[in-house]
Parts: sequence; C-alpha cells; structure tokens
Amino acid sequence: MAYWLFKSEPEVWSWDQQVKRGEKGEHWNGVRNHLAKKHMMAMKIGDKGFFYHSNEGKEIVGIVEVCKEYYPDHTDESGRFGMVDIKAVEPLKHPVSLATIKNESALKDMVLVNNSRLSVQPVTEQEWKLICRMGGL
DNA sequence: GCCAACGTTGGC
DNA sequence: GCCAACGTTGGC
Repeated sequence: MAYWLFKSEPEVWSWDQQVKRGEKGEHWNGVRNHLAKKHMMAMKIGDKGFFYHSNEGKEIVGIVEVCKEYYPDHTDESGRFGMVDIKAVEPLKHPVSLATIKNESALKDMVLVNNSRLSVQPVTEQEWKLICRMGGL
C-alpha cells in the first residue's frame, strides 16, 4: 500500500465537501501537471492519502482513500490528463499544520516542504505514521 | 499583495 | 532542442 497527499484550496474543494460525498467519493479532476499525473497513475484502490488545505489553513485535515484508479479527466480538452476518485475516511483529531511539519526534523524531506507547488505528492510510510500520530490517530 | 519557484510555451 | 518570456501556485 502506498501513501499520498492531495492538496486543495478549501475555497475550491474543502474537506467538509469531501466528507459530504461519503462513500461515493469524488473525482480529483483539474490536475494539469505531469508529475502529479504520474503519481495518480501509480495509485491503487485502497491506497491512503492525506487531505491538505492550501492557502487557507495550510494544514493536513483528514485521511482519504483511493476508490477509483486513474481514468481520463473529461474536463481536460487536451485529453492528456486523467484523475482518480477519492473518498473521505476520517478527520485528524488535531490538524497538522505546515508550520508544525517544518518544525519536525523527521519531516524535513517531505515533498510538501521541498516542492510545495506539487498538487499530488507521494508520502513515505514513516512520514505517514508520524503525521497520523501527531494528528491524534 | 508580493515574490520565489516552477512549469509551459513559442521563437529561433 | 535550447532558452527567454510568461503564467500560475502558494507561502509569507
């Protein structure tokens, strides 16, 4: 099982909206970056991911699960990009902020710290477990 | 609102 | 195929 991180601006698509979608999940459309695409193509059903709020909040707020593997994004006119579906699993008891992550030396190599603009990122198992613990799970 | 980092585009 | 110009993202 692999771990990921999905970034979203809460004004565009927030954790609360994701939770309301329930078991149906929601397609993660709009990615127009080849590295992010590559990560999505590597995802398998059941993979877990963090849900991160960029701009407003700047914190990891919840855990999601991949419920549909990579398929074409119908909103992409060029036809080059695709998407996966994710569903909310559970919220972190305490959101883990970017500032907290930057202060934790064990997380200094996280993609979120070093390439903050990438919208879909891989997370290592060590990073995953540590952040879950920091988030009270 | 500024600006650094990064990706993409297009002229050559 | 290089690289300058431009647009976008996202932290501060």
